[in-house]
Amino acid sequence: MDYTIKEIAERADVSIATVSRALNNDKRVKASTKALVVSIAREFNYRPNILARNFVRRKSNIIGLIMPDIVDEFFTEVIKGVESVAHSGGYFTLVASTHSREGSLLETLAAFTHRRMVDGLILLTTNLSPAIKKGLSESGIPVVVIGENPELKETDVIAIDNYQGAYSLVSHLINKKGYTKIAHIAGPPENSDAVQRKQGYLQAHQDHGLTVNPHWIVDGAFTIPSGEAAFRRLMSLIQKPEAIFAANDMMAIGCYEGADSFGLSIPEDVAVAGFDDIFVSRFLSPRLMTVGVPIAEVGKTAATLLLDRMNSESHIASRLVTISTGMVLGQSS
Amino acid sequence: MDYTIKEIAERADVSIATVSRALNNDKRVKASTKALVVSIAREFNYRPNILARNFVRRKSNIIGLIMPDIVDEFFTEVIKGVESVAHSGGYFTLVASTHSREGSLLETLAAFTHRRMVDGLILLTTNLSPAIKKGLSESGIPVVVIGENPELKETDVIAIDNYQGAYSLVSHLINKKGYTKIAHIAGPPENSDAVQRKQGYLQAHQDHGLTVNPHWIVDGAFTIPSGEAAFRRLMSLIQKPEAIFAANDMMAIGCYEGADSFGLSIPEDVAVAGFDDIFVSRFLSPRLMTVGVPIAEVGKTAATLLLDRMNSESHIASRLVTISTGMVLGQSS
DNA sequence: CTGTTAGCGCCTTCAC
DNA sequence: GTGAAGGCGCTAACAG
Repeated sequence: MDYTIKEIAERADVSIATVSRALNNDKRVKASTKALVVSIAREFNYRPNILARNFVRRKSNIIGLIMPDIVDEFFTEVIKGVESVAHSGGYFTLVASTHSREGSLLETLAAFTHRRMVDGLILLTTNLSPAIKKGLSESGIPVVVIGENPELKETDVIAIDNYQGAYSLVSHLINKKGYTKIAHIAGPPENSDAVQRKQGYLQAHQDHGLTVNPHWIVDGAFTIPSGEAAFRRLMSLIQKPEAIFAANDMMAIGCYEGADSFGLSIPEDVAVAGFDDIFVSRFLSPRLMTVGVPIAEVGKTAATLLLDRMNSESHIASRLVTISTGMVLGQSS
Repeated sequence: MDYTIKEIAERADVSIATVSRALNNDKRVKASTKALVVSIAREFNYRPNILARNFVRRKSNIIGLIMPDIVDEFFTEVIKGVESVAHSGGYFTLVASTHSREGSLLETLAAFTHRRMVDGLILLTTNLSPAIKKGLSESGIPVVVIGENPELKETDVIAIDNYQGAYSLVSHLINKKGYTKIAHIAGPPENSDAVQRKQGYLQAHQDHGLTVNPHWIVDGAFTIPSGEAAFRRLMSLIQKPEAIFAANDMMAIGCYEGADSFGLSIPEDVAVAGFDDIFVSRFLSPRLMTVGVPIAEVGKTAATLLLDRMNSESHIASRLVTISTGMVLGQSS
């Protein structure tokens, strides 16, 4: 049997308002009546009807986490980070994948934000359309974006320092390893992470007085097969690169597979480096040189900023937190 | 501005009841009035207040997914599978980790099930206490358990065929590879997956007329370090095993690390096999021999059964779906 | 400090 | 087919 506030009130011989107040720690109730109400509630194993409470309070105690897809480690780690912070803040986490469909994102966004089905939102994306930005700014609920900066008011952004990571890695390849012919397998052009990594690659060359052969830049899709295809393209060029910097580890793995089928050895025949430092990287042989991203921290930071924003009375201006990356040495370069 | 059903009613010059009916596809409304209401709702960009609807309908359109932790691939894949099925069924997925705490599980369970904060529940666990079973059976909401069989009425179970997988793998090691001294690094004794895998290992020996040296069975914790520690133990025995069957791939990786530090090579000095076929397994060198588990299918199946149960008018008896496993050959044995 | 009262927005009987 | 009215359980003024 599920008891309601009314039954507790009858039993305690007080009004339902008093019960509500006692159970919500309203300071105005006398200590003794509060104790009475609480003890009866416990005796009855009373639990407030969350749905009713959400309705009248116009809030749900739920954080929405929208991501384009749930595929690799990156997403798990983010979910994990968000969930742990949300959980300790008394919130639940509603996870939604848009299955990489723009329309789906808009729908989900609308469903989540309308009438506060969620109290706050974390959006993981690197491809914000104007329609989505509009939806976000009109939603009226606290939002934190991981990835691209939407440049919206009162919206926090967690950015991964892609540029710096790529710049450092490529500089290392040039300075320490002495490579001058470094190819790049870029990510999808519409992905801002990918764009920034490419810029780091280009700038490092420029700062070291090297020119990049345009044929050495090939687009990939952040997947293993696309990495392998890019590898094949690069190694079929008349002027082959000495090293390949893949914009993520998955594509670097594709290079390993390509090298394997070509009978080439890494790094003797061609050096390979990646980005992300996903779990498998350390088990590749040779160990992949890559750029480490503290992913769980990304999720935690996002959730922390969001909770802060949700719990704040006053309006908070947009904040930008850059998560710094670190080079991970390996024998693949 | 957020419109309510009342405003739509005024504008359409009908009652709010008619609006409600029209918007919920009640057959009784005349086609023309329904069309009118729908067009006005669209014009007003009306969206029902989900919180109010949830409250009055006593349901939330949310599926709860409770897992002990969100750590590796296994959990991501399950989330992914569940989310995709839930999404296409019009449900949202609320993910909660209990951070491996029994108390936390009970709390989460209570919060989720009470007054239908979630309409259905998927519980991923291999360690069901009586209190939790009681909570599940009393909850009154549709439940699907992944892992251990709680043997409750009207509760579906998704079981991974651990026993068969382990049995096949160990039989292969004995028959095809000719090993007779096979050690086992078991999982936590309270974990039913672990127990079943161990039974498969033992039974395979018995069926082939081999006796197992008790020292060759060591407990682990399903983690890399515990695998490495177990490896060290095993390889310090006077009578060393020829092969090691680890109850999961993470512990098998621990064996690789141990072998590395001992300067032993796999499989020449000692063969290694695992269970799960996680993503990294194929990148270990030599490629790990293991047992593949179609994890995303586990999540999808769980969600499918749950939706089926939630959408069914009549009561459905408990169902047990066994997800079969398959041996994955590798050069590590 | 506590009780009374009025909703919150929607769904759903019960009449017509 | 449609309308009127009641209520879901809780919170939040407004009185006292």
